Amino acid sequence: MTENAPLHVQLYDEMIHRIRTGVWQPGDRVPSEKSLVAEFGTSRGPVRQALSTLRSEGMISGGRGAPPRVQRTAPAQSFDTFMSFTEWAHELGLEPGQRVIEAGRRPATEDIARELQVLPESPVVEIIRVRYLDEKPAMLERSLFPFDVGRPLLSADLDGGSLYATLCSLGIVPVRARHVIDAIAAHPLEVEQLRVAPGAPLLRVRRIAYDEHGAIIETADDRYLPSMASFVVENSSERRTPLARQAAGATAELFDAPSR
Amino acid sequence: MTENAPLHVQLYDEMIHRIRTGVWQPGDRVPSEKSLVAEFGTSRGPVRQALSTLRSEGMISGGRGAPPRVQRTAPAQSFDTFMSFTEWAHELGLEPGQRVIEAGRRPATEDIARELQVLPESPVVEIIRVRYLDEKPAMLERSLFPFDVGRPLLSADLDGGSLYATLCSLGIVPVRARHVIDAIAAHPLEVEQLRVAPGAPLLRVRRIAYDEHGAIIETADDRYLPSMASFVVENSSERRTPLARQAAGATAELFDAPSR
DNA sequence: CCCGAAAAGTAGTCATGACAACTCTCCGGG
DNA sequence: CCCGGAGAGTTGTCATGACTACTTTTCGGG
Repeated sequence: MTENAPLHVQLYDEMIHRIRTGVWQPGDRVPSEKSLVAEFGTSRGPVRQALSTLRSEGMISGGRGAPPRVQRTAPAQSFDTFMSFTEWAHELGLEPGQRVIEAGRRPATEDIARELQVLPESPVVEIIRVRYLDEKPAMLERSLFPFDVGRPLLSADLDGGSLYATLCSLGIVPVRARHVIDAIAAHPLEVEQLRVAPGAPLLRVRRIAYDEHGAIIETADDRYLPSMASFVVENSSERRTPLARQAAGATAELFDAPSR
Repeated sequence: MTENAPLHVQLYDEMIHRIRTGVWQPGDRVPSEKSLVAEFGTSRGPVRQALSTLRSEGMISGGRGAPPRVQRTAPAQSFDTFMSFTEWAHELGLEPGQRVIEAGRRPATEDIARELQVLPESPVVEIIRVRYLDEKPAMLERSLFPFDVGRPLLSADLDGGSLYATLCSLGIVPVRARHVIDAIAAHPLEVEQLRVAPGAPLLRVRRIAYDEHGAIIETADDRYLPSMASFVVENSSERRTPLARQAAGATAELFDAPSR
């Protein structure tokens, strides 16, 4: 599997395997770098790099001279799992479902054009879906794609699988995303589709996804039933998580001029 | 300032300064490692370490052989800024305000005991405050501390400054925290204090803060007016952000047995 | 003029060696 | 029995050197 992967990745895999299987218990001290070096037969570099990766995920902690300890922490989800509702559901052992409310192309309004970084009036693809977990409605998703990106989606099997997977198989791969999280009252569409009372609180996640070149692939507005999903972030003074609390009004700014 | 800080930190500071002042423009290619090494007169190690830190914050991107580019990204907030409402407000240039609703000690219920990892019936300190930004209510904060941690807070100047700053000055320093974000309807207390309609959507952030030893310092339940604040997270496939979407019901699990 | 192959340049990876800063353990004095 | 200090152990930091994988540029042939 990781046969010809870089050494430090192999070491990382081995270490995280030991943590998950309990060979290294939470609270335990991790073996010293010296002993790890001896065990794996590498130099100190890759070992430190692997440990550094673990630390950046909050799996271990420790400082100068202090023996690092395994932390009990929420496992950081892979990018794929976080981006794809379908993959997330599968990881939970639940059956993802969906119903397409709307799927079509239309000219971009000024707001949409600014968000997607396209010219006003240029065509965009809009897809609105209700997402289910084991038959129960969980989220209302409204996605917007530039026309080039979204066109193949319209002819794809919308009811079948994951839009995310479809895009990836077409060579359109998101590698970066920004999520703005807040709360909002349920509007008529959500009332109907999510079966909640008018004005009920929903967890809103607005997302912008970029490809490897920094071009915008998608903007989305996901509205979750708080009874079905929530979000977890870990934070520490050692490592700076790309996480910020922002004042209202600053939101618009975030949708401005990203790179290239 | 950073006179005797480690080299790679000095380099990081210099680089981020160049990004902020626009010397390195978003979309620009960052100077090559070789030229940076030549300019700063160090070896490649510290330069790479500084670049690696920038990358982990999403400030730059790039791969093998590819020239790294500066990304337009939400600046990652420091741990302090994210944890302290007071500091956050100051950074925004707004005047933080507060009003204490309740402050006292009481015996831990079973739920609270489990969250704080203390024995049931053992005393805990509870502080409930309304927080203001420029006189406008922004958030209702309910904090729970183990008695040892919270006792000095009761005699401190509650109306004056930041609890967070007070704790730090006492040598009780949070270094790690976990935040669970969801939405909730406004209850009577929020209706009264935040001046919203009953049932209005609020953004709820439940937080557990740990000290350097992994002991729990605080659990908190913050309820923001979505019109006043939101949260931003960045995400990429290269670096794994400690971020996860979780199903309801899994929440309780997160408040379980952390390390030591 | 266009396209493809070679060359140059860049970042990723790894090894080795060394010193500094800090923590933990252990032991002896009070 | 408690406390403090010395020493051992561990991690953080930095330098140097080398090779690999990939991208960008250049240049020559068609």
